Amino acid sequence: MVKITLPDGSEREFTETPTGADIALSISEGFARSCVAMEVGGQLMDLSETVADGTAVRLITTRDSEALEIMRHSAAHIMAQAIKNLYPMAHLTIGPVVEGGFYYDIDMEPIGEEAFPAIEKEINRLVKAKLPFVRQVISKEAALERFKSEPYKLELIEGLEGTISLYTQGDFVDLCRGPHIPHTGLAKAVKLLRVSGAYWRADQNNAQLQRVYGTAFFDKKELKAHLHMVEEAKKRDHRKLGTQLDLFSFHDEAPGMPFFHAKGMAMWNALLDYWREEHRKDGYVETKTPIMLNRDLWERSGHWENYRENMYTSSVDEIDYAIKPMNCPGGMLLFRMKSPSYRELPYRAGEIGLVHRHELSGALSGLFRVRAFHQDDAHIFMTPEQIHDEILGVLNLAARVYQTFGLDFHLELSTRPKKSIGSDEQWEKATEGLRSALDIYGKGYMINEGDGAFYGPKIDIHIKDAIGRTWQCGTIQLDMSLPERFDLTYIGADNEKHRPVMIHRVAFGSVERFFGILVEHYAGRFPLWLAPVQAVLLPMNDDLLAYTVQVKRELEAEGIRVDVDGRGESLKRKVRDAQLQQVPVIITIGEKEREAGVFSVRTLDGTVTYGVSREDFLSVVKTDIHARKNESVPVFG
RNA sequence: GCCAAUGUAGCUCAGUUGGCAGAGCAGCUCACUCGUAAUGAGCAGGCCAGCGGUUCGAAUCCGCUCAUUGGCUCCA
Repeated sequence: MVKITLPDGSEREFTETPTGADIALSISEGFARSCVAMEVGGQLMDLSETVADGTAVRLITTRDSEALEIMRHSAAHIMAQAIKNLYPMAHLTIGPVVEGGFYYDIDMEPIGEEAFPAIEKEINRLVKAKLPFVRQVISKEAALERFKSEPYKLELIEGLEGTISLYTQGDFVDLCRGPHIPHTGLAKAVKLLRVSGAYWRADQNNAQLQRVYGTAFFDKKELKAHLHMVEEAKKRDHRKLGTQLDLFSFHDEAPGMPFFHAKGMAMWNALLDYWREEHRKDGYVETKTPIMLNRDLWERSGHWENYRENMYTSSVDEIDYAIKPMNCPGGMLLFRMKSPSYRELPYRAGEIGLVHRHELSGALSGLFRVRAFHQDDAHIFMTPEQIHDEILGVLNLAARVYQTFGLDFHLELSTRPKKSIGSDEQWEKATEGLRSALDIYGKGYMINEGDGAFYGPKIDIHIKDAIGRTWQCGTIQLDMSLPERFDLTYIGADNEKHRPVMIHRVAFGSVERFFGILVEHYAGRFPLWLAPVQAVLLPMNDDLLAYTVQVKRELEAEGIRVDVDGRGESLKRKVRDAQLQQVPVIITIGEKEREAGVFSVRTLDGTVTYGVSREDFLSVVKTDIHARKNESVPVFG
């Protein structure tokens, strides 16, 4: 009898050594159909491999996160087979999985996208044929013989040690580590995306190859949804909307450093007003530290040694300075002045700090990757006993903030990396503090073993936007290094000095980046409280202009952001322009409205409510704004 | 930083083989004063990213630089 353990702890018995496929079949036929591979001892393997007695096996189905990558790799092979069939002179090089799909670099005549339909047709034929992927392990010598007509494969084989694994589907063989899906039929929805040039081994002295990009899903619906998402993302691109809505811009004079326009700043301030309100509620104070500090400080914090290539430095009066890439060292100086009583802890100090980091030029991208940005930072100093409650407090605060924007989120815990400082006991205690807070919080979390900072474990918060993309924004990092380096202390109940525990945390992360995420999340149609212009007033004719300007002042006195469109254009035209600018409330002022002292209000869904009284209008608008309702269409009348 | 592509009016984009710099929208002026997604006419707007080269002549060809985009790399 051969015994196999499954992840839920259950055991299965077999009369002979089973393959992964046998194990899957022993559960159910339907389950077996959705299996793509298995994990044994942390290693991904083909279902066709046999599993020894007493082994723990995790079967990977199309629902598991690893499945998509495995299948896409198989899809790359299928595409290569299709291209080989259509272009027999093509020589294959490498075909890895990348985010959102895969590519294969092929030495062949240059092709354009017009060649895609034929290739896709051939791919679909191969998929329908449900060709099994057959793994074979041979010696290096045999491999060299086998691939003698494929020069790039020979070069790859030369660089490999030991035995070589091959995968065959139909009459097509490719060198590959694996694993692969059981048969081509599982790659149901394959689509080629684009083709570009690439050099063999990224060296322009080498041959120019065709890099054909594609993506693949387990079913056509998912592929369609993905293509729709990509299309939708393009429309929402914050760089485009930032220009269209006059929110921000970039200039050659300061690459990677955004300029915020008046409208962008209106949103920025609304965002930070909200941030301050939430932090005050949770007992934070706000501080501000200089952006330029001298070399002594950065040497003490360790940044001079470890982070210098990312720092902007300067020398003034023969003293070296650096512009801060992080707010923490300045914050340390403030806390060090105090050495407070344990009764004053936890001490929560927030700082919207402007930091500069010299990111590589090729990494810059709109507001998402910049060189100057604000962190919605806070440093919390506490006794070790307070870790649990403080982490929980931060999680609750962050959840509240994301909820306001209708953003769902998930949590990830990163533990001690190989290269780290501090004792085993410190790490144990710190990690346990985070873990227990996460357990109580109860949302569930992933663990990234060894992915923590060298100075402490951390919790990352990933949000999910309106079209399903995820972004890492919030982070809670425990720091066991800086309190030591800055010799921070507090006075305990025993009247002795003790070392406080410290965390860095952010909710937005980079305010600039979060701003960009919000632009894309809302596609420029912001909720009323956030909208740069909350209401626009449209006078019917020039005689009403003076009255309209007076109304604007009155509404502004109520704290509403209002514009007047006093151009000599038709009403149709002004309505259209206001809609395109996504102004949530469009108020038309004609003779009737002036006489009755009322508004005709149009919202972005196209509905018009006539004769809204001033009181009703203010009540609806102010209620929405103060509640920070996550809704861009207020309801009148 | 590396590889590739791109850079023309405020915005979106044409510009042929090297031969006078173009359109739509926005802007300004005039007329119209309009009831919920584009009123009409006219005018103005440019060191064709920058620097250098080839040429009788360069937006166009070549080189360098800068910026942007995509990919890679990086993320103490």
